[in-house]
Amino acid sequence: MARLAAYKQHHEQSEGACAHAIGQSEKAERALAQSEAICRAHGVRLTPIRRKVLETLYATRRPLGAYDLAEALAPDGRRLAPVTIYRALEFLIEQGLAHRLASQNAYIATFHDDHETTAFLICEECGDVNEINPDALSSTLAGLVQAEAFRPHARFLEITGKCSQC
Amino acid sequence: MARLAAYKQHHEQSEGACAHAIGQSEKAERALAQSEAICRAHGVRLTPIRRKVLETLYATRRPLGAYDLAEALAPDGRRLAPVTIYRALEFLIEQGLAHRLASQNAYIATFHDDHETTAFLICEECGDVNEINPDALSSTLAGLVQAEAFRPHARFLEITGKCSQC
DNA sequence: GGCCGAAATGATACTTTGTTGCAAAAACCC
DNA sequence: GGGTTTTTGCAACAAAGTATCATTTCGGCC
Repeated sequence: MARLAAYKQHHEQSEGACAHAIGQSEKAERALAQSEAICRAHGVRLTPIRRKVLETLYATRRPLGAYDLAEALAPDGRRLAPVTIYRALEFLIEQGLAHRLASQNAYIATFHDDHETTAFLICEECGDVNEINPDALSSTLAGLVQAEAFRPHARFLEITGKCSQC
Repeated sequence: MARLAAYKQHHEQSEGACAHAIGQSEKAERALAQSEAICRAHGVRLTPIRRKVLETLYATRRPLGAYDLAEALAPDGRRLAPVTIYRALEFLIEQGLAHRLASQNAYIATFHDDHETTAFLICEECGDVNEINPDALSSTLAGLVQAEAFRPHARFLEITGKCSQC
């Protein structure tokens, strides 16, 4: 897909001199440590494969397709089978550590600010994704969902548009 | 996919005695007439294929995959090529007559209440989709989007959960 | 009516994304 | 250490979506 190619291109361009990458890597490390804690608390195992997938997602800070992940995890030798990636992703999503961006057919690690509702602002130009947890959105959703007698399960909203940079 | 099989099964079950189908068909016809008006206004053509796809979506009142549509449009003879369906869907989406439910890899006709923000409440059990246009959501989104300096393009929210029936 | 360019459809092959089923290996429990 | 559960490997497959080019249809124009 052109989308993924664009992601990579952008990623390579910004690799050397990405201003906000500084400070983001610490953030990713904190989130990773927190992820481990969550797994311990849930009594589940963050195995090497799962951890590596999660690390890659945090390091990229950008939605990655399952096949992109497979490639990223095998820079040298042979790559993991798709099903292995999908199983790792399934696990991460179950534990709330990652999320599938359906509109992009891609996956992204979540920063677990423990709010009820999370929205992803997806820039259509640069592909950047911003995770926000506005309380206003939580209450609005809660209200309208009550009005419709609907019990929401996944409270993730994907909003595509143009980010402040573009 | 199991999802599509489930859709069909549910559809067949409720075909005979679907309570809310009465009244819904008129609604669909109104929406169809309105769609024609929109196309005329836009100076674009609602060709037979496009119209049939739209009709099927309205009649089903449920997200349909592109391949489901291909099958539905060829009960007798040979079915349309995938690309034909996708082109029709692309057209309908461009004109705002249909929407792609990314989380379902499926497509659904929209009832054009001309609000800014549309949310789809997707029941994970029965597959029913309810389209709502709450003003509260519009303003909430507008606010937070302003706070993030983000210009949203597509204002469609997909919320999965459990509907009042299930 | 007949012609021409643009829009729409057909046909074919292909890519990307995700799944199924079963076997091997590793981790956990006692 | 033995048995069970969980995780990973492997191979084939299914589903969703796209690219390319040829053919037909539509709309305007003379």
